[in-house]
Amino acid sequence: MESVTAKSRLGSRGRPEQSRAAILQAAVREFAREGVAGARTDAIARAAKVNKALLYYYFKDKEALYGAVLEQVFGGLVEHLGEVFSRDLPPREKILAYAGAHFDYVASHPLYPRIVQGQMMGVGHSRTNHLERIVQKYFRPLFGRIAEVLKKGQSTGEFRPVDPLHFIPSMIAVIVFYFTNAPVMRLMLGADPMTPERVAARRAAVLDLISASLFQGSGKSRGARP
Amino acid sequence: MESVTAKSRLGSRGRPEQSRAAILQAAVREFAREGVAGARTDAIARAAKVNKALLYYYFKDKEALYGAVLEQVFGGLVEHLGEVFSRDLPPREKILAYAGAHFDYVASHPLYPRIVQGQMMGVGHSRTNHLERIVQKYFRPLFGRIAEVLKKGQSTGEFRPVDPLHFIPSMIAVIVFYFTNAPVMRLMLGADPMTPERVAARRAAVLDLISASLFQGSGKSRGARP
DNA sequence: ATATAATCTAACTAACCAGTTAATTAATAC
DNA sequence: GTATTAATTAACTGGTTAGTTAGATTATAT
Repeated sequence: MESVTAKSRLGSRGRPEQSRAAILQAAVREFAREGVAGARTDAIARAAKVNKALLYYYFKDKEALYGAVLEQVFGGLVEHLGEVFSRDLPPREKILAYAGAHFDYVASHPLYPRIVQGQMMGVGHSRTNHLERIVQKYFRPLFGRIAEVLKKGQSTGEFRPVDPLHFIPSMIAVIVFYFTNAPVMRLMLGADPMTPERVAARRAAVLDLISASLFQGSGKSRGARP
Repeated sequence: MESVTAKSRLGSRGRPEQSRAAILQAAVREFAREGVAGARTDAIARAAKVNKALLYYYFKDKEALYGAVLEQVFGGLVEHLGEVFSRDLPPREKILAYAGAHFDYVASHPLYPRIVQGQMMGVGHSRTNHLERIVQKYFRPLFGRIAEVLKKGQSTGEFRPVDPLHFIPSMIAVIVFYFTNAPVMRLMLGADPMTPERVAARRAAVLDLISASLFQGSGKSRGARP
């Protein structure tokens, strides 16, 4: 019978979870930069300072590695957002808190929205249906919680009667667009769009747009002169 | 001395511009579906019912073919939108006419936004700088014209004092999002998001959001009950 | 008719790239 | 200290894929 030490870490050399993490991080970069099809496993291994065979030791294949990257990205997002929804806030503040938190998450992980967008577009519609899994596991619950807040705000009459099925995607679009399209923004601005000042300006513009398009007494909030 | 018939179509077999067009169309499909890196030249040739070598007869390489696809997509868009801006309309109507036209263009060419998005994200940041060309040639002028309308509407006080640099990208984000993310929308809806009814509903939601977020007396327009 | 040039193709090639193999190193158990 | 097993690697393999070559076909001009 096996003398199981429960957390068998027998014969381990180096730092296993450290290697795994390095691979994952390198994979995030490579997938974000090059897309699923464009990503090169050799490049990931090189960036992670690890032999390529090690990728296949920790992950079944490129597709599975991509799946792990998606889990990290979406898992991180919903974890970050979960806190917001657990707070007890009136609808107006809750929507703005959600939008702000979503914005802050993508702003502090600039590579993520590119991965998300690639997946959402369903590029390369792989056999392994990541998309369906992601939608079920992460999107539906998130969607449901936002919809709840919208319903509540509408029942009190403080929100305009927008259709959540359209308003939620629109919000996400506005939140995320600046980052997925950072290369274009760079060219349009003729400067780095990711400086704290510019990101802050974008954040204000996003929250202003959401406020104006959702709240009934629209003369309020930001930017508009009294 | 050459007996130049000016439009030399000497020795031409088959239908040359027909072949070229078939290749381009097939390339649009393939690039939209698979992305730049994922697109297979063999697949394009097969879909165009043409020998692969013909791709390289008409286009220098895969990259140049991609460039031609981009020209078709963006050229078509600005041509379609040009008409709107030449019309003499008051700011409110002009913004809505623009947004509606942009929406209708992407709705009637569902593959295009995927190509646009891929390019905007700068995936595979190719040596040939398509992105810079596209921004200069198509985006800046379009941007300028929309900004003009915004300025005008703001001067009369009928528009909220939004920053065009942020408001325009936000508009585009909302217009395009539904189509770039059609695979997700399909899963969220549990049904085909591209039926005329659903597209019309999305269109109304988009125009409503733009109206509410831009127009001062926001109680107006669509969706809101009187 | 025949030369000329435009259009098109079958078959090939060289590079690339995901995934494998077989062996090596080292931490732990005994 | 040595057997065992986890962690890691150098080198290889085979299928794929962008791009080429050398020629075939045909419309037109003369």
